[in-house]
Amino acid sequence: MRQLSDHIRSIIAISDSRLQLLCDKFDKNTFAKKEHILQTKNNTSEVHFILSGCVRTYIYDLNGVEHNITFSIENWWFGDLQSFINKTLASFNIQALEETTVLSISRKNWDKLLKEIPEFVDYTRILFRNTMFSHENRILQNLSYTAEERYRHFLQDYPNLSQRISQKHIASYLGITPEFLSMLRRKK
Amino acid sequence: MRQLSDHIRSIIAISDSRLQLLCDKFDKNTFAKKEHILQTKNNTSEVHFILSGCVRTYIYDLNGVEHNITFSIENWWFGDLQSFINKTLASFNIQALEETTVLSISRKNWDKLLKEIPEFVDYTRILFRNTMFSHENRILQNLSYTAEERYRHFLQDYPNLSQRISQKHIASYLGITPEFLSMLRRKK
DNA sequence: CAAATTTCTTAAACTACCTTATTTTTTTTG
DNA sequence: CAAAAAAAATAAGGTAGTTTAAGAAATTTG
Repeated sequence: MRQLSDHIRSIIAISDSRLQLLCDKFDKNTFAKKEHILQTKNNTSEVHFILSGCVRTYIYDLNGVEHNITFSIENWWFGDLQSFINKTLASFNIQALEETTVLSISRKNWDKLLKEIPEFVDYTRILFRNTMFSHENRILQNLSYTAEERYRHFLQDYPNLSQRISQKHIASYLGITPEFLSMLRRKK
Repeated sequence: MRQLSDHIRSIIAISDSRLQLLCDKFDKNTFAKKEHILQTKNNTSEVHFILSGCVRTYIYDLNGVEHNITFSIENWWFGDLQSFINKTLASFNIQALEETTVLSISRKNWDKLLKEIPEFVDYTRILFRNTMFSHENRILQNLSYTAEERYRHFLQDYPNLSQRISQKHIASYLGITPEFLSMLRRKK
């Protein structure tokens, strides 16, 4: 639980005892490489905090083509928040790209924490806000950069990610074909 | 203030007296067509709720090209939230596309409301969450749809907006040139 | 309401990125 | 560690979207 505690305290102040109460609501789970953690049209009963490993969140478009929306690694949260919060069926798929160990929290416990621990309300509010801002920036980048520029930014912004994730998946995240990414890489 | 009250009550429950307290913190302002409400590198001291009119939020990319990020109309909030919340300099420009009347709230009053009125905390939390979800969906659409599909979706999702806003601005929002949008429109 | 300005349209040449197909390299699995 | 499977590279031909430029239509302004 140390990793989660540290992450929470990097964002808000909270006493040891309340932090303990908070952490007690999480369960440790491990997913094998390639295992699906969530698939569309299922209920999203949990969200997860990664202790180790890496997952991708993706959708299928109308032509059945996969598109990676985000990658998540150590000390990041992931889950279909939209469906978790609104109690709707999942619209995302989530798959482990490596063996991945997480701390999971159920919606029941999530709601309990929101009621019982005001610091958790602050914590999640700030998390969501930051997510909103990073989404905003991604929209910006998609509007104003070419594929090549987006790739260079990706390398700069996530140098460790680009080592761990296959080009196929990076291409999908950038919105281009693996073949075109391969060509960009050769150029330089 | 009726419009703002209605909007707040469509999202959370709040007593008449506290709603009154809340609304008292806003000031009415009017901006002329083409007037800039915010420009990059200024301080974002306020965010706004639109009573009437329409604004666009945009950036310049590295080549000096404008890109529209969002349009906002009646009963929507707008502002550079990122800079408002984090007290950093604005990274967005905001311009009125029509004569626009708004209710504005200063950061000082915003912070006061967060402290004094718990319902306001809930209200803004839900607003931010919804913004996050709609950003998520926009990223999705940019990844999986062609320009033509994005245009059709725009027409469907915002039928009244497409009447009020010039094609030039719509093209910029969709991430294409006005010439190409014009060509798409001719096709059907 | 005429002149000036901005927006929209059209069209041809061009480029970024896609498709398809084949080969090579890397990773996974029994 | 060999066989099978998946990922990456290469290349040719195709298409979605851009650029440039010029004229037509609409809007703004004096």
